[in-house]
Amino acid sequence: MRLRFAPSPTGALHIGGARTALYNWLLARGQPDSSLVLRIEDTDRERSTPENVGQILEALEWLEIDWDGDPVFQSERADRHAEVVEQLIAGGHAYRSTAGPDEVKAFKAEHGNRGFRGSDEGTGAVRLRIPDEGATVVRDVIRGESSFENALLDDLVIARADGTPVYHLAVVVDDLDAGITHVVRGADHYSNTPKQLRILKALGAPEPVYGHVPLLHGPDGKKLSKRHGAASVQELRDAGYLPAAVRNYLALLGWGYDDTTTFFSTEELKAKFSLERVSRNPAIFDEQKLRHINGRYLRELPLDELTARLEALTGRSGLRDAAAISQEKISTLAEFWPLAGFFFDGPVDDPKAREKILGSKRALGALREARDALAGLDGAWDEPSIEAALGGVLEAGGYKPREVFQPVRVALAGTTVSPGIFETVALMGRDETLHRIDTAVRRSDRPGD
RNA sequence: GCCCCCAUGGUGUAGCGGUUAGCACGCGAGCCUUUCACGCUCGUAGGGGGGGUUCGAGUCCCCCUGGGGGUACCA
Repeated sequence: MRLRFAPSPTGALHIGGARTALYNWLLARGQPDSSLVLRIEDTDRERSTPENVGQILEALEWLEIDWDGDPVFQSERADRHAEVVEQLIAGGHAYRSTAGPDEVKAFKAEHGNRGFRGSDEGTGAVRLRIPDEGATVVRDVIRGESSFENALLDDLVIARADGTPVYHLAVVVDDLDAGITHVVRGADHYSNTPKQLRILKALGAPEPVYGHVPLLHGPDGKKLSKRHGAASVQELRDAGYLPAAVRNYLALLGWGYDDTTTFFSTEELKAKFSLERVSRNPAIFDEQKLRHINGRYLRELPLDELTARLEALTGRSGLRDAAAISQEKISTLAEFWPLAGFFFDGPVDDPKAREKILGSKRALGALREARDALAGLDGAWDEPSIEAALGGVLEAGGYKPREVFQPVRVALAGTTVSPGIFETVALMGRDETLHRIDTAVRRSDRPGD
């Protein structure tokens, strides 16, 4: 099978578009003799800047979705499109007409509910002749069959008066020339399929197998857009999601393999994904579930890779050790810095945490005792020793664990949330730990400082 | 307006005429735990409405309702 996907270059790769790209990719990569073509729908002059095209390609690469050969730009195929239009006119399948929206409206007013039929004026836009009898039936792997009465279809404009081809003509010709056998695309194209089928018939060409993937909606049930938060894969990337997790989640959005499996390796996805099992109803993008899946992937990531990704995202280096003790506490890469940034940038300024945790004499006392116990640790500055030292404070002072650990945490991190306390102390090192505790004690002794 | 599609808990889904309607996210409770998480246990919540067909319907048919898409010399 030969597949294609065709994002429009608006700069941001919409999640819905990413999902259809993924489905095409899984289908193509899951079969030995398949190939995948990337076509860029770049005839919209305003949106298809080189920057936008570049961003779309980057987004696909980030998702690790690859294609075969170079991207095909629709705009580069103008000559071929024009040639086909001429061929259709010569064959009597199309004609030139100056009729515009007003004429079409007038025609419908006069003839009742039926498709527009024009007459050959030898000039103007090119319209495809649609028969009055019969129906055009769309066969779709996902949604089954449905038929559209020809009499209801308008004579379709396939090229503008200036000779430029219209989308429907362009896709059909491009797919035909590329030998595309399976067209998997968004369901927003479903009602347009009969038009494209008419062009195919006029050309005497075989129809591809269609699969229209349901659209994605935001939490309010409306079309997914920027106001729903992350709506593009670029935003997902910046929010710290992992490509493999995004792929896993997207595959599951509108598709299910069985009654229990949630996590699929990419290999499993390639082997198990099938169009027949794609759902017919529109799905709502749920970022919480993506987070959950992402957390699982994050925790299973090799430390080196986690570190590399964190360093790429934050632009910092030397994150490996902090990454190691944070890995099981974060569910997106973006959560790392709020959790562990204090190692590098000093304690966070959180007056509330300071007041709540260090605001009492007892807490300060515990903190001092912890400091002394840690200071007395000569040589052995590792987790077991630290745990033993702090445990001693607990016992000697009759403290509950949190009465000691939380003050230490706030002194080091500035907040009540951090990686494990022993790991944190161990990683911070003796000098820095004692220094931060001293600073915190001094500061809390003189409130308002 | 017209055409087409869709309809299982809040969300994503499984089911394919006979099930205590399964799984996952979320949410709630508990356990674990040095905070937060993770993990574990239990729980919460579901086939839009009305007609058929059938011994039996979430599953098949029809109508309604709701939602979505299309209806451009946009893509």
